[in-house]
Amino acid sequence: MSQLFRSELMRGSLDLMILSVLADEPKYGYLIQQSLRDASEGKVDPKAGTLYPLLHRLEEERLIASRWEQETGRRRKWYSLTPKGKKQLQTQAREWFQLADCLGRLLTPIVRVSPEPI
Amino acid sequence: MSQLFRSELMRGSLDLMILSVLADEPKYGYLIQQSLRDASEGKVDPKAGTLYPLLHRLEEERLIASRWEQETGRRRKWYSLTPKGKKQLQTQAREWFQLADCLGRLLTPIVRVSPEPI
DNA sequence: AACCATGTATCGACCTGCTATATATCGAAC
DNA sequence: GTTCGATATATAGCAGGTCGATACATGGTT
Repeated sequence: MSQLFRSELMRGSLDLMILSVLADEPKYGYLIQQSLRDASEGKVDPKAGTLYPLLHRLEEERLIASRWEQETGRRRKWYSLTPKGKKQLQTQAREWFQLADCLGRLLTPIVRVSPEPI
Repeated sequence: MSQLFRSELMRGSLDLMILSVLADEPKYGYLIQQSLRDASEGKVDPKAGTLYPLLHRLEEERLIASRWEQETGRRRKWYSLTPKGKKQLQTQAREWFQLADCLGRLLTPIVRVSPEPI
C-alpha cells in the first residue's frame, strides 16, 4: 500500500500543490484535501490543521480568493485562483522543475547502482 | 544568471543532498557547500548556519561519521557516509523520486500551457 | 599590515506542518 | 429518534529546519 510522504519532505511544496489543484476550477477545503489524496494515490494527505491555516495564508497573500456558499444546507468556502495566484503558480512550478532537475542529476547515479527491490 | 531556490522549497531535501554528495567520497563542510553549489549551478547554496547544524544532526543520527584532520595546518572535519547513511540515502532517494512523480503529474499540464519565456 | 577566502561553530528569529481540540451539519444504521 | 461516521471549517500550541548575524581562527596575497 502507498505510504505517506514525510512531512518534512513536502515542506514548501504543499502550497504549490494547493495552487495546482485549484488551477482548473474552484474547490472548497475538504475537496482540495481529497483532490490531493487522489492525485497522489494517498501519499499526500494534509490534515485539516495543516490545510486550513495554509489556505488562510494563501488568501492573505492574495493568491487565492474565497466565497461562502450554502447550496444544499451545508456551508462551504469555495477557493479560486486570483490572477496573481495563477502567475505565482507558473513561477513556482518552473522553480520546482528546476529543483527536480538538480536533485535528479544528483540522485540518478545513486539509485541506478541499486534499484528498488520488489 | 542562475537564482537561488527559495529555502522553503528545499526544506526536507537538503539532508538528502548532503548524503548524496558524500556518496562517492568523504568531504569536509566547506567542500560539501561548494559541491552543492557547483552541482546545482549556484542554485543550492546552504549557508554555514544551515549546513553545520545539519551535519551535526546527521552525525547524531549515525548517518554520517566525522574525523578531524590537520594535513596542511588547517584543521578540517571530514564527514563520510556510514552504512546506515548509505541505506538511508537509497530510501530517501526513492521517496524523493516518488514525490517528484506526483508533483510532476500535477504540474505538467500547467507548465505545458504556458512555457517559460526566454 | 591589511585584506580576503577558507573553515567551523552558535544564537535567535521566522516559517511551516503537525497534533489536538472544538464546533456543526448531514445521511445512514439501529 | 438517536447514535454514529463522514463531511466541513477553524484555532492553539508544539516541533523542526533554514536563515541572518555573529564569532573565532588560519593561510595566502598585495
